[in-house]
Amino acid sequence: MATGDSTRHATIEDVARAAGVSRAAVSKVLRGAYGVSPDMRQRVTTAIKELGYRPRVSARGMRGATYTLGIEIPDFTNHFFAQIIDGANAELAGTPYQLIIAPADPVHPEGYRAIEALADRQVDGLVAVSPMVSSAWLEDLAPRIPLVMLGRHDENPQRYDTVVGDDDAGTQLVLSHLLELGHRDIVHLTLTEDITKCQPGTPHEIRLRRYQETMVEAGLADHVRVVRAEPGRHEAYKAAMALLESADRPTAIYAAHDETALGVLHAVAELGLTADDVSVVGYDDTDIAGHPQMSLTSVNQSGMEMGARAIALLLERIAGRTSPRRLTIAPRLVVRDSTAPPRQQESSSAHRQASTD
Amino acid sequence: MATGDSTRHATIEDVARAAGVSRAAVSKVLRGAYGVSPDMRQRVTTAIKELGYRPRVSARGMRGATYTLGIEIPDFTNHFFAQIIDGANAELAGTPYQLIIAPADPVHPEGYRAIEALADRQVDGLVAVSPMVSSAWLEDLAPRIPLVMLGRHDENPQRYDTVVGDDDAGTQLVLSHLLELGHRDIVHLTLTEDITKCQPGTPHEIRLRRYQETMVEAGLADHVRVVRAEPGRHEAYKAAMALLESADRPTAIYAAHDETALGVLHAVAELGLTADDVSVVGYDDTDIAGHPQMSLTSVNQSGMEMGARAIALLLERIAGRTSPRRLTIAPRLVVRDSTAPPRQQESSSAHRQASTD
DNA sequence: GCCCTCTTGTAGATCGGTCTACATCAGCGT
DNA sequence: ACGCTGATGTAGACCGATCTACAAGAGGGC
Repeated sequence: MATGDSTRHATIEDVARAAGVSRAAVSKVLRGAYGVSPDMRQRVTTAIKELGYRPRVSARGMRGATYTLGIEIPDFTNHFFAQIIDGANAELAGTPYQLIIAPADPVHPEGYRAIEALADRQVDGLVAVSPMVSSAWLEDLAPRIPLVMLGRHDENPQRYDTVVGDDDAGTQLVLSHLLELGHRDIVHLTLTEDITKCQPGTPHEIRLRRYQETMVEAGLADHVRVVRAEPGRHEAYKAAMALLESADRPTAIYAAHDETALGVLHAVAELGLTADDVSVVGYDDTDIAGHPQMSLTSVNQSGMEMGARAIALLLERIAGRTSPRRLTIAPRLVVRDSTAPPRQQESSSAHRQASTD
Repeated sequence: MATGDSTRHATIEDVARAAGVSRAAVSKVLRGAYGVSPDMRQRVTTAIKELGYRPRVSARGMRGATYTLGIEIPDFTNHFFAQIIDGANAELAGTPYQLIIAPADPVHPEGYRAIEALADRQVDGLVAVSPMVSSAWLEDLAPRIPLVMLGRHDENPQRYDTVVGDDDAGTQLVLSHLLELGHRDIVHLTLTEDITKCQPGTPHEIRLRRYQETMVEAGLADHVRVVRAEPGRHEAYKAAMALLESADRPTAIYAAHDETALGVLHAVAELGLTADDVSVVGYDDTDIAGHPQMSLTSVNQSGMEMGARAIALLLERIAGRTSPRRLTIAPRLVVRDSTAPPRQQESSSAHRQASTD
């Protein structure tokens, strides 16, 4: 029946025959190579259009480039990563490159498998967001394929580039804000240890360390309090519920990122609490954070820009650069309604001044 | 210098030499083909591990399968699509297939380019969410590559499968709910015409038509009111602002999908209105809709399930099925706080009966 | 007229796998 | 002893591009 064998994919051979030239000639036209007369180009172009010919990337990949760049992303439900892809994709508009994205295996979320999958597919360059893979492994991979890593604070990567947010400065902004508001009982809600500790210098680990240091510097060493939760909004919600219903409820929670912060806000809302009871700060300034019904104070580090910059670096590498580069995106605290001065809780008489802003 | 030439990628030839067998033998082991003695398998496996050999997908693709499935997605910032990918990826866990995702070109969002890009890369199967490409074009593509389309209500696709939500029933649920609450001034906020009209039977077009029909059936023909906005939350917000500040503000807005609904809620909140002033309903039941601070009434059609089902159909096709199949996901209305009975309007030039049932 | 260069096009090797066809060999029934 | 069968392994064509090396012809300077 309709096996479609008649519609078999045209090859470069078919085009050559139709145009009355050699395969090599067609290849030249395709690649815009030197040594093509206007006449021949015309004939070949016509034949290509007539046959609906499209070169197969697999065949190209055997010798030349695939004109494909890959991005490995650990989690699609996190909007921050979606922004990164958006930025990358926008940067690629107008170039001959096509972006493909490989999601990390849900069973092995470290990212090795997805990165290898992209490398196996001969992408011309690779961007990855994988805090958990070892830098030695990356150094080993990099000579075979141009590589840009996002969010890795590796000491001195020799063969790959990095684009990072300044998690140190971002955390500083968060804590300055909370301390200025008058908070002392500030909890840091971060992710489970195996995620922050697998490799040194993950964004979450830096945020954690900086939180601890800043608290100590502010003379609040005895107020340092770290709570850990599995990834995901729901896990954050559960952890926050436990925290907020405990005897010594903190007045502020610095969440590892917006995903976590949204879980915290969920708990806050469900318990009928407000920002006057507990302030919440996130990280990433996901678009939903700016929604007036959410109004989450958060650190913006522009995922769009990170994605775009990563692609720019990658294109440089593909063009020949070999010296490693690091780009740091400056963070910016966006203050919204989820943070407020702590309620006066010492004396019962004093009510805090109604300070609306 | 460290050109990394020493770390050159090992080929099947290298493995064969190291194991003292032929290339064909190694290939057999790789594919788990028939005719391999335990002894040879052992030697080959050892050599593979020793050399860190990984087969190149490009080379495989020249003759055999690439073990790659592709998904084309128009927009990453929409969480519903992220859920689809998540579902697809989960379904693929444990199979030898790797999922890769191609985002639509921001300049040409119809999806032709991204779909072609995946086809060019010899994926073994393809899932796409492209309401705007022509079905004739898909029929032409399908014989060359197993194809499953999401959200297409095409009449009788011959060579590809479809997975759809029942947009008709979903819209029915929405309007029944609003009408039962006592609403009559129900506006439908949908997308610009070129998106809903490019191909007949897009989800948004069906939702629109069903809205119109149901209003007429309910005797509210003169209350039919359709507003259109460009895609994106911000455009929806602007349209909603104009609508809510107009003289005859509706009591309810049925938004084309959650992305739009969030823009509406933004406007509602910014104007200091509540669900008592204007009810809002979305579509997709994006995870943020369930957040207590958003609490958006929405139609759930489980993106996770759609993604998973699409992959399941695709695997069937790859296994040999050629008869087309259609799967319909039943929608489910999730009622939350964004909908409420309309406020009793005391006196207006428009005199209508307060029909509280 | 001769050599030299530049342009245009082609032949054929090559990339790294898969797959078909076939050779080899052991065991086995008659 | 003799084919027959089934298991195991190999040789070599093949997939569809790119890329190198080279041939043919056109013009140009002396």
